[in-house]
Amino acid sequence: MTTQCRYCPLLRKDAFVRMSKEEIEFMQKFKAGELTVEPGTPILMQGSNAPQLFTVLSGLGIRDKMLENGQRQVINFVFPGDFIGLQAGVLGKMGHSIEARTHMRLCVFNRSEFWNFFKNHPSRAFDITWLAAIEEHFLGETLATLGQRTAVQAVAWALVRIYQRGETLGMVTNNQMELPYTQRDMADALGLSLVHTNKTLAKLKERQLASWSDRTLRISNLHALAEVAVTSLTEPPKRPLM
Amino acid sequence: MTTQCRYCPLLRKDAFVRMSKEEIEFMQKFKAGELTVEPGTPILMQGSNAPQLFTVLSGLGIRDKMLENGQRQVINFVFPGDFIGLQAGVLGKMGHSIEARTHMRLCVFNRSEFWNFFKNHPSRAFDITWLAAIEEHFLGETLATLGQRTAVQAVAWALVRIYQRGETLGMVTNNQMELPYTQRDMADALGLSLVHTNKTLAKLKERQLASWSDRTLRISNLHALAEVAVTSLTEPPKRPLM
DNA sequence: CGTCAGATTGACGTAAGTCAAAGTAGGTGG
DNA sequence: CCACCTACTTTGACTTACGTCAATCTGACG
Repeated sequence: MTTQCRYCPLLRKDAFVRMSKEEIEFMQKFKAGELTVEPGTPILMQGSNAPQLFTVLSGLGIRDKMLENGQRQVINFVFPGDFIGLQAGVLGKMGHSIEARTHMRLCVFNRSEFWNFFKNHPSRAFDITWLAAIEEHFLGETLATLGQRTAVQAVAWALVRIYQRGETLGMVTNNQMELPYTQRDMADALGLSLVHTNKTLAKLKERQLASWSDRTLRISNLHALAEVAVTSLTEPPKRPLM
Repeated sequence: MTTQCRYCPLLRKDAFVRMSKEEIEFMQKFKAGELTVEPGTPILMQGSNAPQLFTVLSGLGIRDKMLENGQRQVINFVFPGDFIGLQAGVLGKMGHSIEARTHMRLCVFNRSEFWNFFKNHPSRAFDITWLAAIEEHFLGETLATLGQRTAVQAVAWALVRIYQRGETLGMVTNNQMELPYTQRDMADALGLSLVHTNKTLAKLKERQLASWSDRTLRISNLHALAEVAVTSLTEPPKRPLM
């Protein structure tokens, strides 16, 4: 029923650090099962103390946070290979929610066994910290985007990062990839209004930099787009896979 | 010369989880020394691969990031007990810089021994992850601030968080604490212009919510300020101390 | 065919940015 | 001890990027 870790489709993706046979077997011991969810399903809820941690096997989701006045901030977009639930796993409480945007398959780990990672396999523990550091790094960049980039720069930046992420996961064919989010999601991610986000996307399309419609993102000149985004195009570093 | 860990002044602060004797002794083994710096000194540089990690023993600093066009984003303010350099320690590269704003004393750990944390003391490894998760949580809140809060709300939010942090560290006396940052720092932290930040602070003072001048922050009605900030006043959870 | 979620467009409003000048205070050298 | 920096804060006048409102359009779906 459940895929054996050694056959995990993610193992072969560029995005990830290779895993040793021994590591794969170790992970297998912790795999409690698989979870399959449909678009729109909440996976983890802000404020909850989830008993489980997940690695996204396939599909896309979104991580967001509600303010007390109902405003919504999208923290980031969740892609295959993302390890989710760490906050609840460590702090006992999620600071945000995670919801599926497409059909998703998740690898399930029990939090009760989380401690064993640290106890029995220090290098895997290190990898968890590694993931946390990557996340922190990315959030820092996002902060700089919301704080310092103009709308055009911000949208360009987001598209570049998403596209790069897609590339390392083999989701890009012919300069295009599926991107099943709404403009509202993007607006809430960048702290822009829906209308302005729409107009900004139109501008990028007009300038022949990127087009995003019908759930598909098309980027012909990544370099030029990155220029607009005030970013340099460095290859995203490989990340550990849990 | 160098303080023994068991006499570390931070051990007794409310902010932190109590450490066992055994843990303290373990940390002592890794303490490579102390670093003392004057205001304005850069401690870690964006893009660098620092050979050391630090725990802030005393003093305040700032964590910021430069865009390629020279814009500056302040990621957060660094307080005693903060563990800095994790990004370089794990990713081999800092995504931001850290600079002293007052005289600071730092506890120094060598990165070469970092791995031993994980290997020899899993619960300390877990604590590092814990810290990373707290950081991630906080950055998520900051994102929501930049993306969703108005200027008044954002400034109020920042002051509340700073004040709370100060409280757990015993830096608050008589509803006031020293806050040696500039309005430019605050502006860059919140993605606002210097002028607008200034005017926003004036508004909060006028409304009798908070005043910040002569390097000192005075808050008479924290509750009301939190109201304005659209946050609830929950006690910040205790954090591990490295 | 009606409904609904999402995308698009135009007119208009405003929070926040920019510019520019002046005020304040600590620090330094003559 | 004064004159002069320099860094920071404060204020007012003006500009603009982005938000809000409201209508229309599109396509999927039952």
